[in-house]
Amino acid sequence: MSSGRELFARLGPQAQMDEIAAHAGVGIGTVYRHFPTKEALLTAMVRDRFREFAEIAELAESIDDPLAALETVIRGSAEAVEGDAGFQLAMMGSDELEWEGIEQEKAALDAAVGRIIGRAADAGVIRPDFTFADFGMLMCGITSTMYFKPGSADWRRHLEIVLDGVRAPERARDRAGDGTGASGPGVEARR
Amino acid sequence: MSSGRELFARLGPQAQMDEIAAHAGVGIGTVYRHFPTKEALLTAMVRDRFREFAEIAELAESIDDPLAALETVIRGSAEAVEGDAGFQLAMMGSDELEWEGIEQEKAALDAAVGRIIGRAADAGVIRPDFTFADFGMLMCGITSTMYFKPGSADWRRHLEIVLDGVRAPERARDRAGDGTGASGPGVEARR
DNA sequence: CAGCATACGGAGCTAGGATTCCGTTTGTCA
DNA sequence: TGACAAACGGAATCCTAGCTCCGTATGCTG
Repeated sequence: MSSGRELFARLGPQAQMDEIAAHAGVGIGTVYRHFPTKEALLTAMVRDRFREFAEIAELAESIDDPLAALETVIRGSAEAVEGDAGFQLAMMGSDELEWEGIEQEKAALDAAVGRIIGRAADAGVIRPDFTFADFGMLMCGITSTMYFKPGSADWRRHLEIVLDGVRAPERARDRAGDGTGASGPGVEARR
Repeated sequence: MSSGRELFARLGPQAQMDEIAAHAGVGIGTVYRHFPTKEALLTAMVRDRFREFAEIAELAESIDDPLAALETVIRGSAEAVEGDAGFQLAMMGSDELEWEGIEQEKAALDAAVGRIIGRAADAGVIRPDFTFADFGMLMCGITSTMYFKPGSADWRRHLEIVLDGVRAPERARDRAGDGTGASGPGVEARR
């Protein structure tokens, strides 16, 4: 199971049941005794990941600076999906794919992220029209870079460019810099 | 063929050969007489689209203002893929998927876009570290919003947020505005 | 109109991958 | 140790979707 996770991370949903079983050192029958169907197996894996995700968001909430908190969820979430192709897909399609029984995990995540965005908006450190839906949309985009352009493009650049578009104009930074956004959560206004 | 395009646009590569044939009002055999394999059929469709794409880019080159030119390719490209799920996928994965015999079309596109980016960079109207690879990356992201969040998110917002991150800081605009970036190619500096 | 060539249609073949089923192994309790 | 139960393994089955093949329809030529 936890061994299957590695395969799932590498190949995504196209990992085959035989491979997963072999990789875990068990027979196919055994896999099916634990999970009635392939989808159930994938769902279980995705649910665990979503839980980690919610934890990241809740942790970020404890950061005082509103902008730093938001940047931390975004960066943290991105880092969390890096290298897990299966979860990347789940993340991108998380809207339509009604993964049975993930509602709870997802709700916790959504709530935490929502609060963080609200705080940043109130503080005026991000573009005032930024919404929760935007968050999902941008995460989807960054994740797509990881998934579709694994070698040829650097998702961290994508992330920093997007963050530049999210911050309120006066806060924009990371311009003309190293481009990888190595800057920490410092928040002194630019200019 | 052109009828199959409609199905391909709606369903992407998962459109089935029988459906495509039926939709075109012919037998499967006939489809296979025109295209030796499913992949060949998809490739032919994608190639046509790529050609349109290159035209968009070449047209954008004729715009004098360097920033407006860049924005036009990006917006134009995005609009061109809207509603074509098949091409959206091709666009996102265009790096690894070595679609046989698209090299030429793709090269023309790449060249035009490269020139536009170079011009914008020289003029100092975009973040100085912006590269051609970034373009592909960001387009991939915007396209992923169309593909994965068809109803729930507005890719035009994604586009505008990203553009805000691409422009040089002094040029940033579209903040606190309507958010849909209805602004035309006007380029007067903000503040 | 007969004969030949070209294009068509779609039943059937085949391969890949999820799922099932049953004989075997391992573990537990008296 | 013997009997029963629980967990296992993996060959066999089923299903789906791409592709092949051959009998038929259409059209052209003399």
